[in-house]
Amino acid sequence: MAEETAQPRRRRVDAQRNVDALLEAAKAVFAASGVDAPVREIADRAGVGVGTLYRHFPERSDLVKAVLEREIDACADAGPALSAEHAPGEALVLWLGRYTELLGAKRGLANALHSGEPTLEALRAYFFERMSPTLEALLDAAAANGEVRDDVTTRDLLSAVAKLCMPVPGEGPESSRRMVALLIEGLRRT
Amino acid sequence: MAEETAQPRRRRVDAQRNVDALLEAAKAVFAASGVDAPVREIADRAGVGVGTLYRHFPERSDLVKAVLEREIDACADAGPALSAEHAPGEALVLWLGRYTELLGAKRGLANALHSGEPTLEALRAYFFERMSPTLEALLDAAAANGEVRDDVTTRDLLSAVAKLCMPVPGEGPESSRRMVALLIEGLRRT
DNA sequence: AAGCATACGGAACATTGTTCCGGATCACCA
DNA sequence: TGGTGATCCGGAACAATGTTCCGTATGCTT
Repeated sequence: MAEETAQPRRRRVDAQRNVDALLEAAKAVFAASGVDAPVREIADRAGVGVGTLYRHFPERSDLVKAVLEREIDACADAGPALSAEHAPGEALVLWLGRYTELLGAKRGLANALHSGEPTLEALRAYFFERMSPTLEALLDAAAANGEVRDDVTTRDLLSAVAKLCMPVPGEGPESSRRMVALLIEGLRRT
Repeated sequence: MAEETAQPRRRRVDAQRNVDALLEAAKAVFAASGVDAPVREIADRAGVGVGTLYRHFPERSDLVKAVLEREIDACADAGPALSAEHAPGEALVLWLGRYTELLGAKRGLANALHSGEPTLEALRAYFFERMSPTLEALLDAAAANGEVRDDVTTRDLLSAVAKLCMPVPGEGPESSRRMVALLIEGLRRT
């Protein structure tokens, strides 16, 4: 039981090598040119043909998703730890800071969430599916503790902060941070 | 001095007719399909060829700009009136409501402001250039009156509300309104 | 009515996402 | 080890869309 004992053959090593190269290339290209970068550019950088890219990632969005999934998971999973080590209100604010940071650092993420393209719907769904339980717990705890209003929904808050973190030419991440801080002020119990 | 007395001849009447048809078609198409709608669709609806469209609007963004300019102006110009008839803090909140409404109603506007496309840079610039003085006056007055914090910049606030109004599949304008309301709570003097 | 600048239409080009398939490559079995 | 078939690869080709170009048509002025 050392390896997976599924019935189909093992994935060919060259295929795995290509998948890795593609992920690395995509990560670099997305960071440099945003998630709207041409598929061909990624394929070229990885040294494979576009056919190969599409074999492993049937849609562009699958590639975007694969690149960002790990970071999304890490952020979502950071909630419980913060919750265990801080007071409810503080944990909430700290996590929102972490969340803001994620969206600010991954230039593509905020854009991908708001791009109207239907092909990125899957990423959007994954993102909210993953983040919702985390924020829900933090928000409920803080509200129960009387530190924040109890009439704000998890979804609204996740969405609001994500929107405030959208990169716009001429604005830096500091701007996002200030706006998120303002929103958090509004969240505090009146 | 009844007409413009510029030196070049008057614009041909058929040309003017086409410009009008294009603007009307674009308005309808943008409302129905968003600002990303294909240029050809607009040309077809207006009953002209794409060449004609490009003759009058050298870039897609020029068409977008032309369609939205009037509404932007109306919103920006609404500030002074509100300021004259209400207390500073109230005028500010009322105008932000108007601003939110504009962004919510014109489905394309919020998207256009945040689309990374460089060709829409001109629209973005016009938008902020037009809105800034209005909000600046309202914000200064309210801050001077002690009703809101004085450490929030005009640009941050304009930008924040515009972002919160970005349409996302699965969310309606009510969501935007709730998030803007939360932000305004944060704006109030603590 | 003639002459000409202006304007028109749509074919054609460039870019980009996606599909397809003939041929190369690898994993398993004997 | 060598054969064989499934897996995988590359890139040409297709579709959608922004933009350019130019031969032709049309309205304005004289």
